[in-house]
Amino acid sequence: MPRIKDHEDKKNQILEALNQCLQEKPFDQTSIKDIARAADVNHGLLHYYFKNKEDILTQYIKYVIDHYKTLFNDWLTAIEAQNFNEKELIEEFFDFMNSRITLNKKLSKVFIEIWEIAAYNSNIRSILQQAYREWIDTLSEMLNTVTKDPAAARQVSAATVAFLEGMALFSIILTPDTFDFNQVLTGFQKKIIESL
Amino acid sequence: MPRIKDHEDKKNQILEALNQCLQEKPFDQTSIKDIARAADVNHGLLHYYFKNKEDILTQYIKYVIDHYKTLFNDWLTAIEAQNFNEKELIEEFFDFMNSRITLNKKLSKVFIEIWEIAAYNSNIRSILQQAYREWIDTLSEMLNTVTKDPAAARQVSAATVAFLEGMALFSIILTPDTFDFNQVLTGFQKKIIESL
Amino acid sequence: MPRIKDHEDKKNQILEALNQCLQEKPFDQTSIKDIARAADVNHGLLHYYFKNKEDILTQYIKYVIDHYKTLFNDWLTAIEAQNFNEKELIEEFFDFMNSRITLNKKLSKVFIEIWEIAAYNSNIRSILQQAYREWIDTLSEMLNTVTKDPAAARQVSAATVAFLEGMALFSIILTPDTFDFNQVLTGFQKKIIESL
Amino acid sequence: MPRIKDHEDKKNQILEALNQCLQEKPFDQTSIKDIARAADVNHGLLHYYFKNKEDILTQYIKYVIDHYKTLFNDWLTAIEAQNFNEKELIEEFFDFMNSRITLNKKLSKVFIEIWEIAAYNSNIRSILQQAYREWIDTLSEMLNTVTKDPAAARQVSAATVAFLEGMALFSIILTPDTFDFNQVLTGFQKKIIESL
DNA sequence: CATGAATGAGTTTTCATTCAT
DNA sequence: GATGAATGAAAACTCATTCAT
Repeated sequence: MPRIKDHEDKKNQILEALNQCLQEKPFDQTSIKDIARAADVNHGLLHYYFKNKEDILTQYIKYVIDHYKTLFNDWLTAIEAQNFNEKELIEEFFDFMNSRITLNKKLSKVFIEIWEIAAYNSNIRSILQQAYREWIDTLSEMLNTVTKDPAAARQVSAATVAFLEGMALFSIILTPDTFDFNQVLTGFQKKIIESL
Repeated sequence: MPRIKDHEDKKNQILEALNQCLQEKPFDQTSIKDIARAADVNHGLLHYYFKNKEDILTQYIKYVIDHYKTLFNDWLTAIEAQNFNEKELIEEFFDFMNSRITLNKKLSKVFIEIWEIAAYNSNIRSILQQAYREWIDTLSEMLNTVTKDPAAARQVSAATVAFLEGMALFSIILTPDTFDFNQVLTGFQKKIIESL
Repeated sequence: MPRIKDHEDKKNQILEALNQCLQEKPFDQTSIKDIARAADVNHGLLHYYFKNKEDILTQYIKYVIDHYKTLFNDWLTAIEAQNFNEKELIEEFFDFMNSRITLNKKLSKVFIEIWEIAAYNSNIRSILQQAYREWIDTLSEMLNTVTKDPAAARQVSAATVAFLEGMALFSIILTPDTFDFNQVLTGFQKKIIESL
Repeated sequence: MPRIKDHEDKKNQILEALNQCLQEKPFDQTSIKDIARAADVNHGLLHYYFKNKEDILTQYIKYVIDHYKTLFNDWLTAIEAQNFNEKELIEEFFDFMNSRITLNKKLSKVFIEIWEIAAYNSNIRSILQQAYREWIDTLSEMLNTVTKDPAAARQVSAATVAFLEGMALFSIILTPDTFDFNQVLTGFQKKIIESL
């Protein structure tokens, strides 16, 4: 058992190293030696733990998505313990999203990279699709608690997630003086809640 | 005189070739020979017309943005000739955006690539920033004609553009069965107009 | 006739341009476009006036050697008009050599380049050999006027010319603080004259 | 431990290969593949052992100079064991120089190349300057043992080294029929010794 | 498991040369 | 004569991958 754990630890160490690298350079400009250096392991080892460079990428993307799914589920468990009503829950959800996901600049940068990879690579795209579907579904269910129209809830969910991703993009591409990211996020979310 | 025109024509021919290539592969995986092949010119010529590979990219991005700015201005001129009231104008604007920009899949794919490049390259980022600023400003001015609060109009503009970019992303990443892109676009835009 | 003169003028203009370029970069790192730019002519023209890049080099080296041969002959004509005795003549010769040839830094730099080219290119080597032979012969004849041993005179000539070339090299490679080039030149030449 | 030695051995193998190549072509015309072929290693390896082509050159020049410094020191140790008087020592020194350095044609050819590189490259020039300074200093000290005037000794040293370098040049550029290199060397050196 | 030397395909770039206008 | 577009060979360099130790 510890063997497998060590093995997984080392792999995660390498995936974390890639995560670090992606703050500096896009994946295509990141060499295996770059990743090995960041992980402080010999570059030859990367070929022991991963089939090839693309395999590192695929596992990395799964790792990132899993990580944030876990983060979300942990938050959900914690939040459900508290006695929020439906509306408050949605507000809490947006708060969590804004602070931990959308305005998390390191994460947003990585996601812009993942979008691009997914746009050209159907395997990655499938993984990402699944994540977005789950995300939209989750939000949809929450909105359903405060509205009567499931179809409308789903559409608003999709639109809201699109909006959040657009904001994540802007947080990386635009300078803070263009507009106040936080204000636009919360202001618009308030309108969305009201419109339901 | 024709010399200069020929020169520009050839450059545009090469930039169009890159545009084509970017439907298949990201820029980093597109070789200069790939572009030359698509443009049906000798690869050495690319170094005659452009300083280096990055120069092709920079000029390409300027070219794409310029192209769509021209497209927009042409539409604006045409639309102003017709006697729309303010509200109708905004609706027409959204129609144009949806059909020509956001749901133009070739364009969206290219823009996902440009986002990624901009995330890592500050020169490209500056160019893109300027384009987004102008876009948000333009929409802001239109919204100002139907509302009394310029600050609110600007925030809604920013949010709307973020939403459109998120939808462009989804049109590439998600499969059409996830939700109806067009319906979500128009439905949400209707809400935005109502909320003003 | 003027045609031919124009033609020669243009060629010389190009050769002078190469001379300029060689102050910056060795010949192998100087492109035809570099030379064309320095000569302020279109690069295609260089292929009209010269067979190829090596032809420019060959003609350039002939041109440089001819130029300094002319310079020397002009000096000789001028000096012979004055009534110097044999010993004074030799001193005058050394003065001329030191100031116009050996310590002419632009020339020395070019000559280091020519040596290197000659070391690998037998055509150029032949041209250079001939020049050195003539130079040694000329000095030999002068020394013969003050000594009785022609064989010894020839050997001292050869050694002297070798010494001058070594000093030309040092004037480019060494910094002035290493030793006083001029003092070493004149001091050693005095010894040579005395030793005859 | 053997690892480091192997590594150095391989590097030296490559530097020796360059040494061989420089007998045929100047450095600028020698490709990395040429060097790899001569070293009988894969060309990619050269980029493993050296940062780039210039790095090979720099290390090569240091290697050559070091090699001949070692050669000289070994000779010095050997010669000091024998009981020569000061004058004999200087004669032995000239003998060593003539046979092992100045009239070593492979070495002289390489040095003409190094001169040229140094003329245009200040890094290389610094390395070469240092070597010439040491050489002149060494000779100067030897001459000081048989003369009373240190300043004069230093000037004669500088002149002598210049003369030797000029003779090295001539041994490559001129044909043996021009004059007897060995005779001129020894004859002139005899005069130098007498003149002290 | 770990290391680092070795391989070779592929990439960008430079440039002499040609040639139509 | 002059121009500048076009060609293609060759260069330096990168890097994923393999593999012996």
